Amino acid sequence: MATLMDVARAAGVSKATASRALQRPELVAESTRLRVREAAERLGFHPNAAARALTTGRTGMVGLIVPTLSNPFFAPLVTGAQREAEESGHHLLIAVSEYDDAREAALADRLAEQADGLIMVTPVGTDSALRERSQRLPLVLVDRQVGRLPAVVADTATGLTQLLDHLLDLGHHDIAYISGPAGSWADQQRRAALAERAAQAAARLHVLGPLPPTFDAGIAAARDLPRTATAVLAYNSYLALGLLHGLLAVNRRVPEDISLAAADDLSSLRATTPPVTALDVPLDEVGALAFTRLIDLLAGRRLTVTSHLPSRPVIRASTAAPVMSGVTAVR
Amino acid sequence: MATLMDVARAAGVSKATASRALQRPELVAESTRLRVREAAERLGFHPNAAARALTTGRTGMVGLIVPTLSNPFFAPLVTGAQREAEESGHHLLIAVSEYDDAREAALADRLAEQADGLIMVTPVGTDSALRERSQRLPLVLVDRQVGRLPAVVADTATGLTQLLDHLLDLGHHDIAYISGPAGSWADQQRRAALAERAAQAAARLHVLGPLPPTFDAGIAAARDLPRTATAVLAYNSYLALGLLHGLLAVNRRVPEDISLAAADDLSSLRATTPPVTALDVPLDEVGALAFTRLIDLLAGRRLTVTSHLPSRPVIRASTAAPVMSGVTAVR
DNA sequence: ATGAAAGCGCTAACAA
DNA sequence: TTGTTAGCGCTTTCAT
Repeated sequence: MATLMDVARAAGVSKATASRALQRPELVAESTRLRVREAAERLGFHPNAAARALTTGRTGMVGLIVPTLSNPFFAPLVTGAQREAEESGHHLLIAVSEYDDAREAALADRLAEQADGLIMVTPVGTDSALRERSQRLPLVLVDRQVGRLPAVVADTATGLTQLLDHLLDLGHHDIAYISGPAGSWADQQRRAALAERAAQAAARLHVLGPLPPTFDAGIAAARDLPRTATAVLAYNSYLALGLLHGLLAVNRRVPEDISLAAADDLSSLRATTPPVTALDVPLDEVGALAFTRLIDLLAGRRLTVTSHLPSRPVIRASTAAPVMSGVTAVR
Repeated sequence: MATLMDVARAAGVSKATASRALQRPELVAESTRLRVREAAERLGFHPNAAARALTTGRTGMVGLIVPTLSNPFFAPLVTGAQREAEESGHHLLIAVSEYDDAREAALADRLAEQADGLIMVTPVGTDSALRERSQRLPLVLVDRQVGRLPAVVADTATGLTQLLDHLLDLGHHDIAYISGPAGSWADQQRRAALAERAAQAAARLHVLGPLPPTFDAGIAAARDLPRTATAVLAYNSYLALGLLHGLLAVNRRVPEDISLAAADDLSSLRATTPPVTALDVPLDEVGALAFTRLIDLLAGRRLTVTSHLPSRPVIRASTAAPVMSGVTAVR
């Protein structure tokens, strides 16, 4: 590997000048700059990252902790962050916490040693741990708000109320919400927003759960649904897929007998029979924004505290007006 | 941040001894070792990764390049590799090539600067580029074989022939294979294995494609299926999901009119109506093994050239015996 | 078993 | 505008 010294020698300048020509070209005469660059090119010079990190105190790496990659929900988040990372010449260190608090803490500690900053998607776990970590290291939270810590959240709570509005417009007034993981920040937000909206509209809202956000839990939930409910909102796509299956198993047709909608929008939701009404969440933007916010933090800027990104209902065939049922039909 | 010097001072020894006590305990007297360790603990000492990388020439990081994260197919691969990485005290640098050759090359170059070695999942792209890269940097290939380069492959070709056998056993003898992306190594393997097996069994095999491995391509493929085929094998789950949908649209019922099976096994395949017969691929093991093989490489060991991991058919309701059709039924 | 000292490759004062 | 010099924190000879 060619070192800076080699380049300097080849260009007939000192190490310092070579370094400047490459990193801070404005500090160097045009002719030398060209000479140095040419030499660097010719020798295939790449600055040694470790050496640079040692002198500057910056590694050029950013850690990203996600709960899982198996839920394709997180893929666009990672991809979005990655895209920004590349553009700003950073590397992304990705770690998977598997929804495990202890693991997450350990990973964060390890990453903190290597990275300039951290992006954490941490739906569960305590606030205080995050507060403390934020003291020691630039930190951006995703889909979670803790005090005034910098955060980027996809506004699925508002999105869900829009989905609720859609159901209300169709004529539903007895609706179930299948809630997500116990202790989930996002779920609490969603539940609260839905409860408020339902109260305003004088509609009945059953809350089931908390439930693990899985296909199987959805199947089980289908059996526990109050018989009066004519529509159901699910915390996420997996629960919705399970519900779709489970409802079929207990002979309730979607949307004839019951309408179904979900909070995030996995691509498979459009491939089901019927396709499921859902909430499109701009996860790639969330990831990208979280990254740029972190860069801002690293640069000492500190703008908005929490950025909200809107989510958007996508109406499909799984939601329809309720059919007049039993008592009502007799009237 | 406490440095090694701080620890040495606190323990009343030299930097060298402190370093040894921490990294090569066997070279140090028990009593000093304890003293140093205690001091390190007390000061919360963490060795500076950059400094260590600078002296040792090792970064402790391994790069992993995958084509995408949006296909949940790759998630277990990443998770498996990650798990091994943690265990051996390495970090994983993940990069997404988005099936783009140029991008992949650029990412690999960048990672090569930071990482001790590279794991590449690179279904398309030229062999020579990989050969060359392998000269410069320890490299393990996943799901692809190039000459004698170290590789870990999930044996989906054999798995698919087992799926084919299953169809033959059911009585099918006119079968379509919907092939995957143009130039895909895995697809070539699968096609060849299927063709050979079909020939042995004197069965008819139609090959459609190459096709992008997407839901939409599956829908389209359903229309182009030869009418004589009583069963169809798909390159992956997305194509299978699309086929399932598309077949319904052209009024062919699964499995009554046509059987359907796919080469990988996304969880959503068990949630469809009917659930789809598929191939369970141990991706997490593939990822983990690729990582340990890379560690072996880094340690100068070089054992088997390519490791094959078996995949396993999972029979579900989408495959059944063909119904006697037209001519045959009349006999 | 321990210490002294060199050096990994780079950047950043400071001088010139 | 350019060069000299001093580290950054660690590991590793080479002595002792």
